[in-house]
Order: sequence, then C-alpha cells, then structure tokens
Amino acid sequence: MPDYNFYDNVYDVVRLIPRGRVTSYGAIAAYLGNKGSSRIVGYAMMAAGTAKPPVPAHRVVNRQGLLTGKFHFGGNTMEELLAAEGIEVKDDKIQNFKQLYWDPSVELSL
DNA sequence: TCGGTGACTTGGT
DNA sequence: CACCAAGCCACCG
Repeated sequence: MPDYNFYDNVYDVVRLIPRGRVTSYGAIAAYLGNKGSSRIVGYAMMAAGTAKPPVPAHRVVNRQGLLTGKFHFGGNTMEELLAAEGIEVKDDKIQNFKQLYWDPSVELSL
C-alpha cells in the first residue's frame, strides 16, 4: 500500500472536480471515509497552493457555498477563477450553489 | 509521544 | 439572521 497521505488523496479528488462545478470540504472528507476530517481537507487545501500539479482549490468551498478561503488565494483571485468557469459569486458566496454542487461520493461512485 | 493549529460543521442562544 | 461554543482529525515541530 502506497503511502496514502490524506493530503494527496484530497488533491486527487479536487483535481477530479469538473470545470464549472464546486464541492465542499465535508463532501471530500466523507468521500475519503473521514467525515470528521472536514477541517483537515481545508488544511490540505492551504498546502494545495504549493502542491504539484496545482490543485483547483477555488472549486472547493464550505457547506454554505461561501468562499471561506478566498483570502488564502490572495484577494479576489478565487472569485475571479470561479467567475472564469461560469460560476456566479456574490458577497463571497456562490449563487445557485445547489446546482453547481458536485458530490464526489455520488459522481465518482457511479 | 505530545501539543498546537485550522480554507469545517452543527447546534444553540 | 448573526454570533458563540464545542467536536472533529491529520500534519508538523
């Protein structure tokens, strides 16, 4: 068994997120089998900025569709990236989040 | 081995 | 609707 680091696992899932879609930290944690590790997912995302290949962390938001980690991107970078994918953001919150929501435990389990 | 840390989540006031 | 508190767990030094 490969060195299954939670971080690497998280990165893989995030890279699988289709363009124009978003998911939540908890969903990823749940997909990995560690529902309680939702915080760890966010923590991993912080390091995602230095990870290679780069991880589309801008597609990962909290349960409310709120861009909690936009500040870590450095300003409005996160919002810009989302807008570039056709995702509408207002007040650091994703509109029609319910529609754009992409659940790995559902999409990847097909 | 232990403690600090956090881009979360839920529930209560 | 807004804020506070507690539970949760992997990574790092």
